[in-house]
Amino acid sequence: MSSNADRYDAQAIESKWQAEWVRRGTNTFTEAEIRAAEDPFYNLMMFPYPSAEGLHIGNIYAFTGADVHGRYWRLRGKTVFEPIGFDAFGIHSENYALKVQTNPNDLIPRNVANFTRQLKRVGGMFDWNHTVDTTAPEYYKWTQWIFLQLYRGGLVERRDGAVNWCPSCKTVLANEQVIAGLCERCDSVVEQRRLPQWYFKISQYAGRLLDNIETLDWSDTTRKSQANWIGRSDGAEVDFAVQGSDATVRIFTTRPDTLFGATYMVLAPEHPLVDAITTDAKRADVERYRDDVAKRDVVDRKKAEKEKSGVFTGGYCINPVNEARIPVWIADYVLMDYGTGAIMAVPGHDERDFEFAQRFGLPIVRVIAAPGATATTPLAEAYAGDGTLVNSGEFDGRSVADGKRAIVESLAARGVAEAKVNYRLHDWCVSRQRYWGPPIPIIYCETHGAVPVPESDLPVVLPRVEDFKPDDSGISPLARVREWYETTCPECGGPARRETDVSDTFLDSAWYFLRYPSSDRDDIAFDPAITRKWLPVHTYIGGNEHAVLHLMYARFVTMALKDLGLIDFEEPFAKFRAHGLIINEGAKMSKSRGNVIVPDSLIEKYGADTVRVYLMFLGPFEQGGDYRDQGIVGPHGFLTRLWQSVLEAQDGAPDAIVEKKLHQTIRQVTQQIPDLGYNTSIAALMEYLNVVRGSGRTARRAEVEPLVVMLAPFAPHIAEELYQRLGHNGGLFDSARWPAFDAAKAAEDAVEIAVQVNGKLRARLVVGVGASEADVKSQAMQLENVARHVGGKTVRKQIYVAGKLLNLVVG
RNA sequence: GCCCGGGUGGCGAAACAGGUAGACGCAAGGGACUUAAAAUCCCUUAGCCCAACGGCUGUGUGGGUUCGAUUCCCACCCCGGGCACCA
Repeated sequence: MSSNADRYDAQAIESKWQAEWVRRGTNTFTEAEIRAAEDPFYNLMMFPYPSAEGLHIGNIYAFTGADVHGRYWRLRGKTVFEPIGFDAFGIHSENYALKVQTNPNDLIPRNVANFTRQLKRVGGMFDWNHTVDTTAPEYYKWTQWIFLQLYRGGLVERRDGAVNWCPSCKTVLANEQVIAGLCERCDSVVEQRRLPQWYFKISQYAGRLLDNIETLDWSDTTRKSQANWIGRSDGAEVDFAVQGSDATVRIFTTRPDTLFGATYMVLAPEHPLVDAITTDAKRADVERYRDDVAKRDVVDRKKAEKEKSGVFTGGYCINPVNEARIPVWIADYVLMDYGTGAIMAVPGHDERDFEFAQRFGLPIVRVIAAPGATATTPLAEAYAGDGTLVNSGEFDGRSVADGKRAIVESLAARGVAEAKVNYRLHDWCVSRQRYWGPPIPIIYCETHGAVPVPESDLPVVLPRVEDFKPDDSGISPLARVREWYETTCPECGGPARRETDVSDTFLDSAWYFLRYPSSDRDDIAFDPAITRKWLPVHTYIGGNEHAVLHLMYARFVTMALKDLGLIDFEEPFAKFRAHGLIINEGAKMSKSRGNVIVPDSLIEKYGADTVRVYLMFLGPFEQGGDYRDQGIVGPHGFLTRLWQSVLEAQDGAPDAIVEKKLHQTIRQVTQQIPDLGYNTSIAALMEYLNVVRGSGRTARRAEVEPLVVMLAPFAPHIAEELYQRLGHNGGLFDSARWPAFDAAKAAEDAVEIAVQVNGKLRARLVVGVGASEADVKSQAMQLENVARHVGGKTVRKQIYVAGKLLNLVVG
């Protein structure tokens, strides 16, 4: 009978060990320890945006999964650095601040404090000595410094551009933040405006960002998303002479093999040559069409389903392959910001061109014949597949691939074409006409133009502004703070004005992993020796929603810093894994549905350890899981039974069967945890405890102690407590070793053989491990059920898989 | 339309490398303990047929390869996510 004091009291144990870890400095490093660390392992997780609602179950799921990983490697002997911080700048925070009419300077620290409390309560192995808050001047000083480094490297440019403008957020959005024409934050229809903006020239790195993907230990999904986003297409640029003029129109195509099928051309309505090509007779039509398009918003324009529209310019170009005269149209299905803003239209082999040609009665010519088709087989729809060139003069009979090469070669020899690779990746617009971000460190001087703020003047502190509401002037709220933006030119001392835009939040998070280990230093962004020791990050765990943007930007900044000689690696995250999503009773969680799980009350009821184990047990970590209220009692019961078994455990040799199971469990768990196989690891630990407790026997210490250690990554508090009660005073995470696996002890001496007749299971047979095939067969034939199904017929064939199965094929 | 995930008991899920489908957990049913309940412990639990031995069916659908397919191949359906007139 257990006394009251011996009941599993999660709350008491958890607060005891959280305090104890702080007292012992278990989870935190000093700067000296960071520098001296042996076998370092940088375990990174995506830092949260500290919302007013506090941590949600999805955050806890993600952090716990990453924490399990870190704790495991620590027990395996690595020095694990596991930092956490706050991504607290940005539109998200600012919009919320506007909504509740509180200054973000007051709001964010409260949220950060609340998050910190919750994060501590969950029992993460976080190094609170090395945290970052992107809104702290000590941090964004270095964000501004990064901007200046890229500027110095020629990777930053201010230019006028058509930018995506969100009328609701009242700011410019990067292309990546526009989802199907809508603002990713507020779903408003995005408009286009022309404004001067700061750009990072990420597109210069497109090829490298793409090529490096192969070298990364990232999940396929994430790698594919990155590759798709970069969007490489191999093709050619070809010059078409404008009839009756010296001008040429340069087009981009991925199908130079279909040049003979080009029956017209299309320019984007904004294309600079439109005016020159348009004839007087058509000028009015063209003007009208361009006005129409300009009025239409981007959503409309980018909608694929929309019926094609366009207008004939009256002008013609000459197809360089056959001197054919083809009409030039303008249409909004051709976009100015991709390729050259002009295409040759091959309706026979491009779906969009086909649709357009049908609508406007333009000729459709077949130049590719699929097997079974000939040059004269009519086209009922565009044929984009493989085949042989036809109606293509001297190139007839070539394959698509061969034709591409040959035609480009032949045109290149005449100087009217060149092979060309295009990427969809656009330059990164980092300007935001908002308040809540790091001011871009640039000063405008009447004589010197845009001048970077000298590094010694950093940070450019974001002033506290009470009226931080953006308006639709397209100018940042900081432009209303005269005493802030009025300054002097760093070059000449003359009157000057600060840049009043702030930078994109994604810049804050594009380098934070460099800051963590060096956050003791206030004189440098990242210490070279520390950075060499700890980076690249060993494992990075985070959400799939950042598979494209955040990861791409972080890779770009890292690559750029390497090229600037500031670091010596160019990929920041050696291994990245995305966790899945938690849903609730089969439904997505959302405030509007009212089914958001509140972690605080769960932790209060069952303790953090139970919540951690349950979350990790729900399903495969990379796939997410379905949270069900009822389910949590399972893991809670498991911890309670473990508690009991350990407390009543006796000395003495472990039972042989239990010991065998123990080593099998060690093998499985040791293998699976690094691959994030948490649900099956926990199942294995449960199974092992069931064996230990089998038929009501009392556990031996030697049986349960390794279990306690293996459970520690999942349930660190109860594990510490039990480890102490088993007689160790050094602290589990400070002194315990991961249990060693002994193959000899895990080996089975008998195996169960499945006996099949004609592939159907008819019996199971237990034999010694070394049993021979003949032995197994003769024993099997004696089994009544087997004999009956063989039924005296001859065994035509037998398949024997040692230790697994015997299949007798009878005829 | 394209690119990823995924589809297995009442539910969440397991199944290494083509070899005994359903581990582990929840729920449900039965039992023990209890005055009773809670808690705890034990047993049963894919469906159908059978008194039992045992048999048949079964991993989204339809084909195929194989002695043997949740696993490999082909075609398709459904769910979730991402991209989407990118030439």
